[in-house]
Formats: sequence, structure tokens, C-alpha cells
Amino acid sequence: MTRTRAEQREATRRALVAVGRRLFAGRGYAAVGLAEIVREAGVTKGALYHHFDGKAALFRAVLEEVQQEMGARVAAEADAEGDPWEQLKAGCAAFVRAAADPDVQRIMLIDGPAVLGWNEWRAIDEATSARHLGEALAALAEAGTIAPHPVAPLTRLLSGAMNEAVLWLAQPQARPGDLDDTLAALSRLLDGLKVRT
Amino acid sequence: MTRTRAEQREATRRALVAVGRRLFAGRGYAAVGLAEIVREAGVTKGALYHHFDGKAALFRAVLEEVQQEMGARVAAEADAEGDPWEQLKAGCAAFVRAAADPDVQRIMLIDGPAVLGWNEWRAIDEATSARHLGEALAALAEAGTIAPHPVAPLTRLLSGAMNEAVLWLAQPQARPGDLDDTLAALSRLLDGLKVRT
DNA sequence: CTGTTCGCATACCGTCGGTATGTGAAGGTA
DNA sequence: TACCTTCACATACCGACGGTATGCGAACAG
Repeated sequence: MTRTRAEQREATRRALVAVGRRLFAGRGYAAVGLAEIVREAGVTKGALYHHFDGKAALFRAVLEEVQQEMGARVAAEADAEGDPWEQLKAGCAAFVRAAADPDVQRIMLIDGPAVLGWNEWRAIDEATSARHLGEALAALAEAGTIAPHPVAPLTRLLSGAMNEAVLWLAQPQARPGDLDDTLAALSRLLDGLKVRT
Repeated sequence: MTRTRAEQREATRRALVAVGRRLFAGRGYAAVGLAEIVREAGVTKGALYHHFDGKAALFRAVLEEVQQEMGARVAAEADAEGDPWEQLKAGCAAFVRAAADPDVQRIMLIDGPAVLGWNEWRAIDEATSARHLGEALAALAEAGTIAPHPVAPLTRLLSGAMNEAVLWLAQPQARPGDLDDTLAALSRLLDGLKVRT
């Protein structure tokens, strides 16, 4: 079983990202050592540093993968709706449900800003999952459904609201009805943006 | 100049917290070593470990101090208003302005959740600065100004919205009018919660 | 004056992220 | 097919870090 160099290269890189994702999600960025990552990936540190600039760069690759998946899920559920307003609400609900995974939270919401810095984290966020929220709000402002104020601040407010809410819902003290209460409260916030008819 | 043991103890502890706060705020938790902290504080690692269980425990003491100050500022500006609704809006605006300090942000919003874990970070937050938000919303729900749904989810949504907004406002690409736009968008979100009259 | 406590200094250790260098197989060329 | 080059790693090593065990002198209690 001889493999081409391109195949081997891609296989090694995928293995490192997969193992890194699992370990970072499980115990957090700081608690995972490179030695453990390369051991479980079946390679050595030489391979890791051949593919990435360091531990933070591997984490960045992991975060980008997680964000891509989040964005795809949100977009898919939102696009299933026809009306732009229903797309917004469906997308928000999809995000809250998709981000319920504690593994996703640890990488995307807890360690992400601390490891990469908030600005770089936001750049990845806006390039993937949070982009859809901004586009949905812009479309609604264009159509006159919501007030035509700048959408960028509103996007970050709502994005932050949902990010914090999903973390709260994932904590051990959360009660069964909290998810529904949170989605209801989020709906009230969104409905409040609608222009009075 | 002989000092009592209690005085000396308190002075050393204050020095460690003060230096830790300055360095953590300036370069982030991970980039600051204990050697630098104790050197600038004029003590040794023995003193640090005599007062705190470790690096994370020192950071926790720093975070608690920052959070206490934030809570005091928000409460002071909110209590200056008489009407409960104006108290809410004044408190939110005070938080956004007080949290504009990049040093506060790095400790309270970036490193806090990653270093202590989100649940412990939230416990400190709710015990200090975020507590006032929850109490204000509860009072408004009691008075019938806003809908009588559970206030806990709404508190976390709004807290997260403001946390993310202040980080966004502090980034280098922020434009002069962004602060006003953000406060306006926040006001619209809050106004949307009011029951129709 | 004496024994005890306590606040802190000193010396040391294991582990970590990072780097410099070696190596063998894949890929190109005649 | 012989040969050289390139590349995807492996190996060996280093400085720095967080943490710990122990020693010591001054403050306190009697």
C-alpha cells in the first residue's frame, strides 16, 4: 500500500485536526499537550510542525472546521424557509440547537477568543457562521421589515446574546424548560425589532 | 518600620493582585509568567503560593476585583435614576461605557471564561455585575412593564449581547459612530420588550 | 526570655511548546 | 534503470514554565 505524497500529506493533516478537535473539545486547549495529540494521531511532533506553525495554528484549523460546520447547518435550516423573517428565526433557532454540543462550545466559544485573540476569532466567525445572521438582518432592513439602522451592531448584539445563551443552557444547573424559555425570550427580542404596522 | 504580620500579609497580597491585574490585562493570562509577576511585586514565588493556590487562583482574585468595580459603577449610575425602566437603560449604558476599557475586557470577557471555566466565570459575574441586570429585569416584570416570562434566560441573552458588543467596539476597525449605533440598537432591543400599551 | 507560628525566600523538579537536524521514500530526469 | 532532488516526516534536544519541598528569620504568645 504505497500512497502518493499528496495523499499521505492530506491524511496526516486530517488525523492531526481530528485528534486535536477531540482532545481540545474534551479537556480544553490549555490542558492538552502536543505529545498527546501526536501520539493519538500516530505521528510525531515533527509532523505537526511540518503542517502547522504551532499549537495555536492547529487549534485555528480545528476552529475553522467547527465554524464551517456550524455555518452550514444554520444556513441549511434557514434556507428551508421561504420568508426572510422566518429564515432569520429558523437560523437563530438552528444555531441555538446546533451549538448545544458542549464540544463545539468549548472550542468555538470558550477557548477560541482566548487562544487566537478576539479579533481573529471574530474574523473567522463572521466568515462562517455569523455571516448568515448579518445577511439575514441586512435583507430584512432592506425590505423594511425592521428599522433601517446599521445592522453591524445589531448583528454582534444578537450573536453575542445567542453565544452566551447556549453556554448557559449547557451548564449542569440548567433546567429542562430553560431551552424553550430562552428560545421564547429570543423570539421576543427579535419581534421587538419589527417596525410597527 | 516594623509592621504587624496582618499588615504585611495584606500588603503583599494587594501587590500581587495589582501586578497580576496589570500584566494579565496587558498581555493576557497565558503570556504572563509567574516569575515576572513576583519580580514586579517585589516578592518571590514562595509568597505567591503562600497567598494563592496557583496562577489560576491569582487570576481569579484579579477577576473578582475587576467584576466588583464593574458592578459598583453600573449600580451607581443605575441608582441615579428613579424610574425602574430608566434604571435598566442607564445601567446598560453604564456597562457598555465602563467595559470599554480594553484591560477590563481581556480579564473579564476573554481570559475569564477560558481560565476559570465558563460556569465559575458566570458565578462571579452573576454575583457582581450581572446581578443588577437580573434584578432590574425582575422588577420590571413584577411591575408589568415587560412581559412576565422567566427573566433568567433574558438576563443571559442581554448580558451576552452587551459583552460581545463592547468587545466589538474595542477592536481597531471600529468607527467613531459605532458606539452610538450600538447603544441605539440596544435600546431598540430593550424597547421591544415593553408590553404594548 | 523562650517556644511557636507564620510569612516568605531558596532551591529544585517534571513537563511543556518549540527547534535544529537527520533520514528514507516518492518523484522527476537521463 | 540509475541518479539526484524534494519532501514528509522522525529524532534529539533546549529553554522556560508552573508547581513543590524545605529552610529561615521575624512577629507573636506565654
